Amino acid sequence: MYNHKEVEAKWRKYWADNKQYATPEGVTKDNKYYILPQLPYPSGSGLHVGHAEIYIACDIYSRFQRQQGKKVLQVMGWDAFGLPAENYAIKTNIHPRINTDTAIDNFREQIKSLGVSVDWDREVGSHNPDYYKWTQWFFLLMYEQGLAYRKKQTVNWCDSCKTVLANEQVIDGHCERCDSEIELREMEQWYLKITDYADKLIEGLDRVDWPEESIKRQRDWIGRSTGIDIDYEVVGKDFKVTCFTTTPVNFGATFIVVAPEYEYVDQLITDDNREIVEKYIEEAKAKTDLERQVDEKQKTGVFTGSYAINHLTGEQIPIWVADFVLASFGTGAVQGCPAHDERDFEFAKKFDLPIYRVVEGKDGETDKVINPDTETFDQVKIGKGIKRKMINSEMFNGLPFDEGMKATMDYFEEKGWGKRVVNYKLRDWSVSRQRFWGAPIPMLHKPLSEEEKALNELYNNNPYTVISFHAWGSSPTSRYHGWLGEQLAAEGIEYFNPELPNAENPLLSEWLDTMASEVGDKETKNSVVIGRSLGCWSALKFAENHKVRKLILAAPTVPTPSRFSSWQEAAEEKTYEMLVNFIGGDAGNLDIEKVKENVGELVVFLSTDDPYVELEETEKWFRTEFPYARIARYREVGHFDLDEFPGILEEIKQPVALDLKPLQVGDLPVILPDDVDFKPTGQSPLTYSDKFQDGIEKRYGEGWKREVDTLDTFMCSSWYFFRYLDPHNDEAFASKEALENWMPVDFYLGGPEHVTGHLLYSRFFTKVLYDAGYISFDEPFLVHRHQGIILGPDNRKMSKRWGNVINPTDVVNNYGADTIRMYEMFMGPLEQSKAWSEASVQGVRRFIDRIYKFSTTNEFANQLDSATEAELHKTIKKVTADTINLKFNTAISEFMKFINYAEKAQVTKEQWETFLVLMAPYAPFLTEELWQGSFGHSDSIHMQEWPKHDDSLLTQQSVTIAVQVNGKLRDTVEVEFDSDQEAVESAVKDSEKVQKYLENAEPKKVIYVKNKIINYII
RNA sequence: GCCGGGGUGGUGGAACUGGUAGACACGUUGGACUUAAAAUCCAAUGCCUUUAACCUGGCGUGCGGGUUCGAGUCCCGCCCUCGGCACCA
Repeated sequence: MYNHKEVEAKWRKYWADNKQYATPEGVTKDNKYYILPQLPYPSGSGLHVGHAEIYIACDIYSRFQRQQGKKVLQVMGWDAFGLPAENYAIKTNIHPRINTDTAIDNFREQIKSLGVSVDWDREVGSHNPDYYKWTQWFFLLMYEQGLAYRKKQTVNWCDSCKTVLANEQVIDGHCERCDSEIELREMEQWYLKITDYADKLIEGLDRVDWPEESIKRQRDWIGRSTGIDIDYEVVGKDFKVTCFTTTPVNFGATFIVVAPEYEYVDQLITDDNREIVEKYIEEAKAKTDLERQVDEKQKTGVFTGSYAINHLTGEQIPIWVADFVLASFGTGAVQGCPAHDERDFEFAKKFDLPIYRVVEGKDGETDKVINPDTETFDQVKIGKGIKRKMINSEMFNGLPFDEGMKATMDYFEEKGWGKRVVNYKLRDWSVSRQRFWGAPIPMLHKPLSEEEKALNELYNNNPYTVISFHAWGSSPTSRYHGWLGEQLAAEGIEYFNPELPNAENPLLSEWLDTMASEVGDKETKNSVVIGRSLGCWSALKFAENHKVRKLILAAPTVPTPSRFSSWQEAAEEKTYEMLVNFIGGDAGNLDIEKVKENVGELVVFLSTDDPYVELEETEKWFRTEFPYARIARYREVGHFDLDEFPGILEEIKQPVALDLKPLQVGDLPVILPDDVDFKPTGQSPLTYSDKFQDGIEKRYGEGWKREVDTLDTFMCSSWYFFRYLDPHNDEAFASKEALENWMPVDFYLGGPEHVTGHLLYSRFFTKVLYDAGYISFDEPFLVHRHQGIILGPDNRKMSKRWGNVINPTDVVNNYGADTIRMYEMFMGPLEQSKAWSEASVQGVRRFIDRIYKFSTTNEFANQLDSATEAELHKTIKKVTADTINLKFNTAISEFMKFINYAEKAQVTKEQWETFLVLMAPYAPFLTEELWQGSFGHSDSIHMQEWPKHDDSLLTQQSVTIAVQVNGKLRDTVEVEFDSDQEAVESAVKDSEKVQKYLENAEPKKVIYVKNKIINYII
């Protein structure tokens, strides 16, 4: 009898003592294989059979790849921050670290009992300071790249969890964790600009091997739509209402609707309507998202009293407010084209607004005015693929709908009434949480002094100017300067971009004189000063003597030691001379303290492949000299010789935040304090810690305090797969070498519920790292698959409520780890959901016992039996193919077929051992016990090379042919392999069953498929 | 409502590019072993029909149609189910 408990304990110890699954050295791009099981949340209720399924599948694959000669990385870690632990802590008044660590210890033991070949020396936990130090570093990276910002806006608030949630964490208007209904609140929060990456996130999906539906879901979630923003004049007002539309059927635009939160809504309301409109807006804002959707077809809305002018018809069309318009999508205002948009149709019907047909009806209707009581929307709607023609649209008449839309957009752009734009459903990712058990946000705040308040007012509510220093050998029109001038002019921003003298052999003093005379005695306090290349030095010198709002340095040629020496040594001796000449004398001495004092914010742009500015050294110089400089890295833009540079335009427009300061990397981690009352109040618990703010003012200046919100735990899990590569690194989140060798992940297994959350975020993080030049790939997970849900024996989702929860550790104890491994894989395809069956578990255990019994009691043959050899090779071929394709269920059925065969056949010991090697990834304990124990090998079966099949052994001697008459199976005949038609037909002559049907007629036609079927047509 | 996956025996599920549907397992039934039970081993097992029996014939992959010598697999139209999104202009 096979004693699984004894055997498993023995080999677990042996593998651990021998460090058998330590990550191998000597990894290259070609021999590495990175297998990633999704990071678990270590919940207090222990491991679930669904978790087990992931780890088992990944482990089988890992062991298989190892035996195929790959160097495998398989690691485990914990997504350890989060609400359940905190809620439990609140209930028990025990610190969440304690219950989290207990849960982790429990999880670890449970996972180890499954026999997974994980390198436990690389285990990570997101709640450990040496991990969350780098989560915080990622936040700072986002901040420096201009991708983290604070904004006050409507957020999803879960009142039960007392925290804000990201859109991705709201399911059907309910909290994904506790299921309570989500409220909308106005709050100031930290956001990550994932929307900047919308296009890159869509584009990358073409390059990954993921389940088709997951790719589609991500694409839909990002929700790219192309259309046009149309500016409408408002009668009697001096501002315009801009509507976003994808289908500008504008001859049919008969009204405009804006969201209750629309920014100019107040100015649209006329006195007569004020009371009623304001009441409506107030009520709408009080509603939850869910409440707004309750009566989908029951449109509500009120007329503001204002009118806009339809460009094409010249008609005045009323502007309404209605809550079906979303403030967060497009411009928050839409044009009502009721004939061809269902919502607009409902709205127009309810409020008796005109409906004009501008596309031919379903049955060829052409009359312009539609009566919604007699004609349904179905008659007029323009569905996908419907190619009806435009009518009642003057110059667009007769065009097919698609072309009509294009023509209209062209026309509007030509007339300057609109501009083509792209909109996304994707929203920026809100990452602040008002909870305790998370990574503190590494930022500082302070209340503004009176003086600063005035400055802030100046920065934010007054026109500002832009001053630009071009580079050596440049001109005001070269590089991006000319483009920038146009862009700024279009926005009405004043731009000083003079020609600096002697561009080929410049002198700093001359450049500064020119700039001084250009600027004259204008106040520069609210100016953005830009330098590029050598112009940066001038810009810095300028800032020595002028107060400026912001200093932007692109490709700064600052005098780092190697900079000068390399120029000195380089062939370009003239360059060195010129530089010395330029900076020469006192002019070259920069008073850094003065610059710091004068500059509101210093922003540095570096390129990862700048031939003149060494990236890391320059970065270090700025971090030393200007600790609070924000350094953004751009991927491969050379010396910023760009014709267009949208990044700089965005940066110019970004206001300076005087009340914020990022921590420096050297000050990380911001440790989560222990002296905290974590009862939720809606205020972050860190607010109440005394220790947390200790020494901050002393170190950073009066008034400064740490940010008390913590980071969304999804930030922790957005980069964990990098940490596994180099988990003990103090200098970086992972070394360059480790990143280059191991990434990207070759195989990632996880649940489909993370498609629009974790997987999107992880891709975003990776792309940001790529753009900042830290890595050379921009998709983290090449191959991704989902495991299906394992249901309870009653076919319901496992839950305490139904009492149908299976604890994997019980199964391990009762039947053994190999049994649960093989059972969970044998249940069905990995990606499919399937119900637990105790009887089937026993069936698998029976199979294990049969293998054990056969191995230990069978009398092995001395002579090789060729039929057995053929069977073995057939098994090798099928198991290999199935394992590669993750069809573990059919691989296991192949094992069963082979034991069924072997029990009745002559099998040599070597043949049987080969079979055991095939089974090793699936049943690691049993096979190891037999290999080393019963068969006396002195090394591990898991280090054995994967067997290869020999195709020549697979050719069968004879083959069974199906004989059909008129497509119906009547008999089968045995013939020699590869027989021709004649031989088969003669064999068929001996079949009475078939002859019975062929007796009376000569077949009209005979179809023969070699080695498969023969079909007589009579 | 829109988008996507899936409907195969009593059950979980097999079936390569169209070529013997139901591999493998569970369950069930019968038998062997046993005083007995469990365990184990052997045999049968899609449904219907027919036969005392070997057998005969038919029907079968959600439903209806089509293409084909031949369809679980391809095409058209439905039904059911699971999952996602949900006023995204």
